[in-house]
Amino acid sequence: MPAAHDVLFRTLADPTRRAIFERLCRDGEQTVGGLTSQAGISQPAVSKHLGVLKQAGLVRDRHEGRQTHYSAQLGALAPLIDWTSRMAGFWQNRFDHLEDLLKRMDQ
Amino acid sequence: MPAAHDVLFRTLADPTRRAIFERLCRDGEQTVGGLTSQAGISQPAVSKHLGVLKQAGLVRDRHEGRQTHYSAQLGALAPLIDWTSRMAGFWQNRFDHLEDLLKRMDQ
DNA sequence: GGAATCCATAACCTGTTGGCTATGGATTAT
DNA sequence: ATAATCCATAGCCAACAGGTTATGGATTCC
Repeated sequence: MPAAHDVLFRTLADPTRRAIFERLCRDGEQTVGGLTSQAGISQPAVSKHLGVLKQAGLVRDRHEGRQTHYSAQLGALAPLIDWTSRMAGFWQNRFDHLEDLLKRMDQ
Repeated sequence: MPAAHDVLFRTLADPTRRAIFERLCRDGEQTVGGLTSQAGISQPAVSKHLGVLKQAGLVRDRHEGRQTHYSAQLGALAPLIDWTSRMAGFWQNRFDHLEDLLKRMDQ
């Protein structure tokens, strides 16, 4: 299984799909029809994107009669934040080691 | 021109490319040959990935004789952090509005 | 000078992906 | 009951992306 941040990066790489997720974050729960009306693509395309987003854990769906309501799951972004922090951490580590080296050279 | 975070997401979506960037973050400056030896793909493929990373501003190159040294530019991740914060902000906003609504209903 | 090394670019191939239309199941409206 | 609406799935296609080999320019080594 791929790492969690891998799935997130791949899922959010597509602009259309990211736009759908952004809309759910901004405006809250939406039906498929509501999302389709502003997405500029066909309803099946929107459904497919929603499927990918759901698979990544970025959205949740709730069935109500014949419509399906989707909402953003913001917590799913955590692995992305972790990854970024980890990269920054590596940076910091290398900086610390450099400082140590300089300090030892200074003696 | 696409937004900065768009380029970052697309660039970091590929696992191989992200692995190269991670290595540069972890181990600091590396030559193309050094990166190739651990990447599991051909040298031209590595060069192409480095080109994409450079275009995205994620790496910097420094020529020295016949070798090219690449290093991570961690600051380039800022738009990604901003985007994440913005999503969290939307979430918070909607929560605040809900609180307002409940407060008004309470009167 | 000639050979070898390092890297970038070009040309090509293949798998993946994001879009479409068509269709059908489930629900609601008439 | 029939028609209409909402959505998901299937099947198809064109574009793109990531890999390869081939090649050549620049530099260093002998």
